[in-house]
Amino acid sequence: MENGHPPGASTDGDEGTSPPTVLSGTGEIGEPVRTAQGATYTRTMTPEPTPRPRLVDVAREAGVSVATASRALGKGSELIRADTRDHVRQVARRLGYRVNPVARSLRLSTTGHIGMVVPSIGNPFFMELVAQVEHCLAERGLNLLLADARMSVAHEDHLLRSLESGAVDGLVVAPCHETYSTPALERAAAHVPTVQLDRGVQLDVPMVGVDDPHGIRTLLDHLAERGVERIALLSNTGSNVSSVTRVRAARAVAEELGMRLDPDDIIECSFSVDEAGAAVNRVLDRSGAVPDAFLCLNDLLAIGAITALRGRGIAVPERVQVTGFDDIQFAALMRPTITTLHQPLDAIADRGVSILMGDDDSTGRIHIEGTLVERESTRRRPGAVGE
Amino acid sequence: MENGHPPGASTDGDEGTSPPTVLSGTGEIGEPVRTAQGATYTRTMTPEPTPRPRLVDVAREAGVSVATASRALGKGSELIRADTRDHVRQVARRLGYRVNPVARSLRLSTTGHIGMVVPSIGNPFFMELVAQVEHCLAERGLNLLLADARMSVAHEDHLLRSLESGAVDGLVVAPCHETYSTPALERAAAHVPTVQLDRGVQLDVPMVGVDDPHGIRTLLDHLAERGVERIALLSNTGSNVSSVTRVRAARAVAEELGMRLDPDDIIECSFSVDEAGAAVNRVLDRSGAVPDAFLCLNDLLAIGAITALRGRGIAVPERVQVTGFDDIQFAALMRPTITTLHQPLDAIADRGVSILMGDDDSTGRIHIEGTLVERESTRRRPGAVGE
DNA sequence: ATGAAAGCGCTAACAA
DNA sequence: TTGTTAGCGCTTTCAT
Repeated sequence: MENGHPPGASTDGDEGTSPPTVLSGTGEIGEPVRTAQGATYTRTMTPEPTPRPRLVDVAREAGVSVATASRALGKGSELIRADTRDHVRQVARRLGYRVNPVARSLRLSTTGHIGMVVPSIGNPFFMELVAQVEHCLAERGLNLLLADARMSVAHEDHLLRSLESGAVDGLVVAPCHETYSTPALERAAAHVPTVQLDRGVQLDVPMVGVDDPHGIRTLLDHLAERGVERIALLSNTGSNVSSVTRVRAARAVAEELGMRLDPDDIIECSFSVDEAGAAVNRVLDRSGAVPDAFLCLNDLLAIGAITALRGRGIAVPERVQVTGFDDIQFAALMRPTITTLHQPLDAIADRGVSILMGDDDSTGRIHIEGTLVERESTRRRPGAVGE
Repeated sequence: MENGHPPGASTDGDEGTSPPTVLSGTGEIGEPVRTAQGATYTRTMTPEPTPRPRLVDVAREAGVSVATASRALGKGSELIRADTRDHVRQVARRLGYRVNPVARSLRLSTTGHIGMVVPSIGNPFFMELVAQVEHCLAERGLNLLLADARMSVAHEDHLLRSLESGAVDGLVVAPCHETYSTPALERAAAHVPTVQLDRGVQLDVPMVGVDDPHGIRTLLDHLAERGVERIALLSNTGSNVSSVTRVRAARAVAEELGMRLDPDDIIECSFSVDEAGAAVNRVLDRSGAVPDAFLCLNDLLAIGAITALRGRGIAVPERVQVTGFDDIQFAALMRPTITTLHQPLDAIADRGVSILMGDDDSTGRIHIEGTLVERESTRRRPGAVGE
């Protein structure tokens, strides 16, 4: 990938000594000529035939020292005369000067980049989380360095390793795995400020996520109001803390509400919609009695469940009700639209970033309550046939 | 695993000569002690109580020069004795040395970061495009710096300006607007290698996208086979080249196939699903005669159309057929599933990145053919009630 | 208020 | 094969 062109071939490479060299040195004989940066990509685009002006160029052109130039352009402009500052800025603009962020980073040991690692970018939920984080960062003038762990703890480890060594000022991570992600996360957090989002491993690294028990309770209350007496639970494999917490909460709350939830009716399947469908079919094939509702631990699962149910001619919500969790975009687009627990991703992202940047010195695990979004998958339609 | 522990406590850090200052200088009196970097974020996490070892520390510890150390750890390991190299690497590992990417970037004037700017991260289509690009970059060991233009040309300009000045080695852009995005893109491309993805402004900047006319033709052929004689076209506002191209192609092909496409039946609406529904209703309210099919220029529009149609009791596909474009994840999850033109985003991303990195010296506009994905929204079901 | 100079940590050209 | 050294471009003491 490096380059691919003979050295001195291009227009700007006039080597050596005397005359031109627009923005180079003082003009002294033998002074080395700067090469345009970005030369690496010459084949593609040949950008910047003229080397970019550096601070020293601005300084010389403005007749001041680099120190003064720096002060004029930076923000520490308290100890500089106003007219000097304006003059320098003028010159800088005329020359098209732009500070080199890498040099700046090296000097300041701060990059302005925040790394984010998610289990799977392809998952709509994480996509939405990424979008929220990007917004929070943008508001603070920070950049998002996004990486996809592709559901692999090994790859996640690799990514964290590469990010933790100075490329970013902070790290936002939704760990792949409840336990296996721990070592990598611990190492990363030892190198750079880190916050966990959505889910967290058991580690002394701050984590911000939805309040799972509250969410489950909210959903089950809703279902209870709808007359549900027996439920099945659709969970996902790839054990992450959230699932476990939600399952536990569901068990407890169901019992409390006097709802039946048989151990056999708690089923795990992978994130995929198809698998969810298969899992539903298994439940239905097994027990002659169909549960009144499927409590799905995320919206994708709910979509799979609904599809499978309808595929077998079981009406949703008339015969069986279904709830999701997360409130991804598509939950409102499916037919029937899906009743689900809305995760306040904006608040979660904002809180996480605040902690990361030290604006919020909360510590430990923070759980933000979601809100019920009541939609068709649990609403009896006016003239429904239903039970 | 690495550190996170008080200085001299661990097993490996036993310094050479005298007592303290684990990784500092040679031990000379008065030599300044390095401060841990990342001090800025102390409030949050206090990472790295021990300053990270630098190359010079490894060199000293290994008893070689920094040059040798650099050669041992870098890839230019041809001119170094194998055992020297191994020794240095050993020492580096023991010290927990990691190269400082920022210093490296400054020296090499290469960051290993590629910037990507999309009109809206929230849009599922762009999310999927981002995912593909991330994969391509990861394969090449590059990082993705992702930014959301939020449908604003001004913000896009701002983002590009910040990225183009040295933060990235290359830029992948899906421009917000067919014409208004031009100046910013031109400026950016003058600074750093740039490629346009999915859509492109009229500029001499490479662009890779789907073959729109081919896609439209494919869809209309399919519809024609299904007996469609009259269509309506649902386009999106926010004029980008793709839409215009697709509309033009639709007109031409419809005529060629003898399909009726009234000017009044070409409607624009914003990306939102709801608006698409409203637009459909407008068409239906106006003309007594309902078109045989709605050709939607993207899947989100198709979702809106289907929802609106069903809301009015018009059966899809029995009474009216609907096609989408893009094949976003959800096109396969809706009921009915949506017949659409699959965009080969993997190929598009790969080609774009290849061009960016100079592995592919194609230039100008590249159009990759999509493929028809036939699903329920145009498929007559076995025992359908019929037209 | 301004300037001179010391690095931030690394790589590569040049010497040895 | 290895070491010495000159920067990459910037910010920031420390003098003036």
